[in-house]
Amino acid sequence: MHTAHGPVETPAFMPVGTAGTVKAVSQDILEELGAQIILGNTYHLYLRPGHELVRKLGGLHKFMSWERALLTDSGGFQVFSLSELRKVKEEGVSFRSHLDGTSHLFTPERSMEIQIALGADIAMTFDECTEHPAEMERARSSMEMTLRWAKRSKDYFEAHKHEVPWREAAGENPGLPQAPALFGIVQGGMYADLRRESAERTVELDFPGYAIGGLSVGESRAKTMEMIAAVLEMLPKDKPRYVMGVGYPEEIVQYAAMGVDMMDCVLPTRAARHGLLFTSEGRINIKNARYAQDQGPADPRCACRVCSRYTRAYLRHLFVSAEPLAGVLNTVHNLAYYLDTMRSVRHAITLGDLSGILSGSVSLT
RNA sequence: GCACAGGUGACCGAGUGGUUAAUGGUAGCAGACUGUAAAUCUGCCGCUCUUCGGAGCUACGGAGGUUCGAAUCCUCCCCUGUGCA
Repeated sequence: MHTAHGPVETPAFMPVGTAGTVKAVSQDILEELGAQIILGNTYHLYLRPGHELVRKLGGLHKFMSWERALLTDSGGFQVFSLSELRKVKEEGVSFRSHLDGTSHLFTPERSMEIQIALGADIAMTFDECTEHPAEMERARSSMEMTLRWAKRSKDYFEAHKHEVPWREAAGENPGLPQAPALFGIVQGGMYADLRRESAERTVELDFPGYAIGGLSVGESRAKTMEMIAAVLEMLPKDKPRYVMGVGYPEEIVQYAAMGVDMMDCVLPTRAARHGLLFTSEGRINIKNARYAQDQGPADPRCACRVCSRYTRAYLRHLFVSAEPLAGVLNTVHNLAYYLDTMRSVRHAITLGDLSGILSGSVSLT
């Protein structure tokens, strides 16, 4: 995938950097880990520091000193996660800020305006992430509204996408995209029929990439898989297919094998700050007493800067002592694990054989 | 030696006659986390059993006592802090 800010090899795992930072890691380390694209969030950056300020300072890339690709989520997920603070109407969603309680109206147009001001390489349509469980009728009407919002998102985006702050810089590289891309989002709750209809009608709107949203919201893994499978075949194979908000390492490998090109998830970063490390030997909770004297690395098969330097005993000590470095080191390792995993998957794909990785017989790192 | 103030579960610290293994914290042990309101949240946390509903012990410095009933009231003793000799 080519963006104005460099290539993104797929299938890709995208670390989540909600508020203009992948929590606990600096940009230079993200580069070292091989992250080629990270997320930013419309809702959060709009509230603080404000998209106009970011635009004024040259856009999010420049503001946060990140020269690689950026994808911004539209705020659609916050419609779901901040459900107590919002009211959904046809026009859009009125939010009460979780920071200071002030009221704000988010519409598809507003979301596009913000994402363009931030300077995303890939923007997302403003959708409604349907809650789970949801009755069929509820899921249908939610899905229908997401479709109407997708159309409105696209209309506004097409008219304004060249206002992106990095436009001039892009002009110097005519081989690269001169404007950001807008991806559509498939919804439909846990109903395969609705999902398929959503996919079909979203594709009719013609986006350069498609996401599958509203998953991993409490349903079983089998159901998640079923929904992805139901939709994937209907999305054009020559365009990126993005499953939003997943998942555990085993899950992202499986989805990639199914044909998913992009995934993002807060799990590696959040879990890291909570002491959960993903390793080739499974998950370990570094705060457990049994690691108090463990002189081995977090993951013996990992070559990241954390595993090659620090012991589990030390990582445990940092975590138990609530030292800020604990969150940093744990996050670096978890991201290394995720990104290495995806690198292995890409390698396996070029070899034409994913069986080893899927069966677990081949090291993910 | 005298005068005050105190001694509560690993620690800090509520409780001043009865809804009681005893409020809260901390520490400890474990669990959860999936387009980030998350360095957050949840459970356990005296001992021994348990058919997981519960049962039995032991507990508020020590020893007695009052009372149907005491961490809570009384007596003596021990210890700690502060002040004065």
